[in-house]
Amino acid sequence: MLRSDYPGQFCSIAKSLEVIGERWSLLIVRDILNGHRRFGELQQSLGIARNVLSARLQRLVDEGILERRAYQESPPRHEYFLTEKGLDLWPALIALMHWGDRYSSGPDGPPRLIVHKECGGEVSERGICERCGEVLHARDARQVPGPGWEAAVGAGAGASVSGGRGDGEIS
Amino acid sequence: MLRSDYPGQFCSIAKSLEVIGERWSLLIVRDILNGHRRFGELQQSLGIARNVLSARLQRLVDEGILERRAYQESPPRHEYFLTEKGLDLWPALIALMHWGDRYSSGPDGPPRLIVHKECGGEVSERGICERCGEVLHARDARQVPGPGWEAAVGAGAGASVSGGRGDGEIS
DNA sequence: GCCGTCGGTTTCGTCAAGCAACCTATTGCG
DNA sequence: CGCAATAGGTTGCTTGACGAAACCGACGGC
Repeated sequence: MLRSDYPGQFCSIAKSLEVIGERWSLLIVRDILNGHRRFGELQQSLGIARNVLSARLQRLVDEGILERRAYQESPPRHEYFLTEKGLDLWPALIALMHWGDRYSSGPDGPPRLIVHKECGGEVSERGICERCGEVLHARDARQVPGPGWEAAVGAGAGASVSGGRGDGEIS
Repeated sequence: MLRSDYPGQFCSIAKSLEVIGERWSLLIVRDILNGHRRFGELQQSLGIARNVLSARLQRLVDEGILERRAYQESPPRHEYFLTEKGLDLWPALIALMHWGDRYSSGPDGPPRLIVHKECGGEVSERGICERCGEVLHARDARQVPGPGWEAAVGAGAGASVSGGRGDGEIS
């Protein structure tokens, strides 16, 4: 996006979009949710230009959506974690994912599923476990390959389904 | 946004964002959900450039999110309505709105509330009526001014809270 | 005839997105 | 030591979407 504000708008949707409506922002949040934490991992997974990734990470840190933690000094190296504010984007991501599943996924079904960590039930569009009925949050769920995954892997698309480390562990 | 695709992404979130991640797209959907149906209404409510609005409407129609219906001939005049696909974006919009409410609204509270048409209960972040517990869809809810509304109206921001006609009637 | 309205399309300048190349500091290897 | 690789950026350049404003074509009212 160019300017990131929607002047004259008095609406929380517009406010949200000022922050996370920029191209790539939500995908970065998604990737960090999936366990990617380092610059290089994100860059490779997303296929985003490095300067743009740098700018987006900076913006997301400034907005309090990400936290930047050093994991070593000299040379300084950092990892990016979601704050509570960032984790709270999870319901919106789930809703968008299900919408994409419904209208854009092929005949094989959705490429990825979200399941409740505790009971293994699928998570609905509303972020509710379809097995146990619990209203879930980001930390309660993880991602697994869906029925449409293998078909697309054959076509050579995408990155690994779960993060670089222990699949989708948060924070 | 520049290019509207995220090459190499194999993820329904990315797919969704290719369609509705463009600047203004979700706000147009929101406005139509609120009862704005005509070009001029949308343009005035959003403060968007006319050429951009024209292009976005065209795109949303092409994607099957909006439907363009003539309401008179000579001169041809149209109204834009949400299709089922468009209405299904409602949970995502609700989630984004609540996120914005939580983190961007002032001390007075959210500017707008979503209520269940049938029982008048407030609608939660997950699109569930907090009074009767029903899982709602776009047609089951409408928008009303929230506690933060008057404070901001005093500051002279924004357009009317409900659409030009019978507040937020869908389709 | 003239003005205003509605729903656009065209033109044009600006500024951000995208790409590639470069930079800094450190580690590993011979 | 010299050379390469890795991680995490920064800098410059090109392109193209966005925004503002002008234009347009068909009406309606006066």
